[in-house]
Amino acid sequence: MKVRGVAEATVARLPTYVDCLARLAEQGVKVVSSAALSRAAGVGAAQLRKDLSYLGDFGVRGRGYEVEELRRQIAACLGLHRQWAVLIVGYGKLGSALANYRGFARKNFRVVAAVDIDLDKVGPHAGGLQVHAVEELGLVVRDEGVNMAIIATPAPVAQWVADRLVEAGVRAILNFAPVALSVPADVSVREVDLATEMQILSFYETQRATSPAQSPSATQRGRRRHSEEQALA
Amino acid sequence: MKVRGVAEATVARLPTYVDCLARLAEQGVKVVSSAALSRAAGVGAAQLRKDLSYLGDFGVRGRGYEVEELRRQIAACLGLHRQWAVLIVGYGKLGSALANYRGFARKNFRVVAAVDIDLDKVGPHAGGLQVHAVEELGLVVRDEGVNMAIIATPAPVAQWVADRLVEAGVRAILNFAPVALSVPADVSVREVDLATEMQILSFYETQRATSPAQSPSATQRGRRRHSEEQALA
DNA sequence: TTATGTGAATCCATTCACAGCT
DNA sequence: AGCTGTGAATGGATTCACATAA
Repeated sequence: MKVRGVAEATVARLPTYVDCLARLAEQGVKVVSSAALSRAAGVGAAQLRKDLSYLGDFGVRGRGYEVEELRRQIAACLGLHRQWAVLIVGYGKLGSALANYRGFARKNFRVVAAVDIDLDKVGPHAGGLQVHAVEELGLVVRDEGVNMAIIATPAPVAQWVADRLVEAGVRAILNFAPVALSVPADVSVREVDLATEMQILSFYETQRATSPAQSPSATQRGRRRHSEEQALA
Repeated sequence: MKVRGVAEATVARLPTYVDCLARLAEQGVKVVSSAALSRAAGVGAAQLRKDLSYLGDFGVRGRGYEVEELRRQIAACLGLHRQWAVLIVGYGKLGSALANYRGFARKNFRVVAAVDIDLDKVGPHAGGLQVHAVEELGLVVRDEGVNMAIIATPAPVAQWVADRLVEAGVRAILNFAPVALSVPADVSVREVDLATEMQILSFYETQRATSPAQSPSATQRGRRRHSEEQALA
């Protein structure tokens, strides 16, 4: 499934659609309208239709979308058909928690190894995960066919780690260290900064306290909340 | 620091500015221009100036911004002067990792307690953190003065937890469970969905593989990457 | 001269509203 | 009759470019 010019905001919603469709399929629903699906996903119906229109013409007018078919199509766009081999860099509190996170496995993301600078952590760990010395990063990437990495190191070494990953050929990085990584244009990075999220919450809560007017309040990672969203299977 | 009509996208950048300013202050820099600061923060100079203009007039024309003064001002807007008492709901792998995350403490976010449904986990834990039974959620919120919560439970119970938190008076929630929570309009929620982030990466990597054209690629939580961003202290 | 603050222009995203297909 | 797919309209956010102030 190759597509062109899909809006960034659209891409960010596709995983939600896949989830909703999977849930519907489990419930035995065969066909769904944009109205119903959009309600489950918490977006507007027009938005859903426009999002899907970027990927192709999947619906049948007057009827709706084939649930299982649509799910497969979007999943294919997202590359969920293939297996992803994930390397965790930094096996501290956060790194080890992520290594064992059930949510990944359910989605064809397999954590195949971890690396850490601390030699005490090197060796086999609970869940059968092998932790390697950071020097072996390149080897591990090659041997395990790693094509995605999670950086869970302290901030000061994150850029160095990113450079090693890029050298080793990894082109998709999820970064938990609180620094903006700089990487070549053909590498994708997503930053997840927990302290930043807290500060955003703190901002709105502070503003609310100061001026009791109705603030934007519904702060859903940038998109505003819809009233229809109340309904959810 | 009360302000009106600050764009959501602007708010999301303020924490980065504070960080950069703190780093500059440590290096003994007294005054900084929008050009230099924006480079460190990885945004355009005009964007930085416009962002700051929503909060007030902090700069001096022909000169720049007073580093420490500006940091204090933005921090005040974000509500970082006061202490935040954070409750962690769900003391599993992720919850316990977050409880001990150093990045929070550095920013006036203090994890004061956790709750879990599993009675085996109830009691004092490493780092002096008390884990309570989930039934005591309301009491803990009151006794500890909790004003922010992190949901790190499985998806099916997240909405139930959110309802309890709202009942108890918590109006700022960071949600790691992969479901869109629905809450009253005066409560702020930020969703952090790890599997979604991975799927977004997977999308761009898949598209790149399929069509070797130059894709959007630089996928920094929605904002596109700037070439000037290469520089970073 | 230097660098801010900001209207105007541009770009991206969402919503509306309806033509077109089943 | 019903619901998709999509141009057109609206709304937000970013970038430009310059008047303004030190």
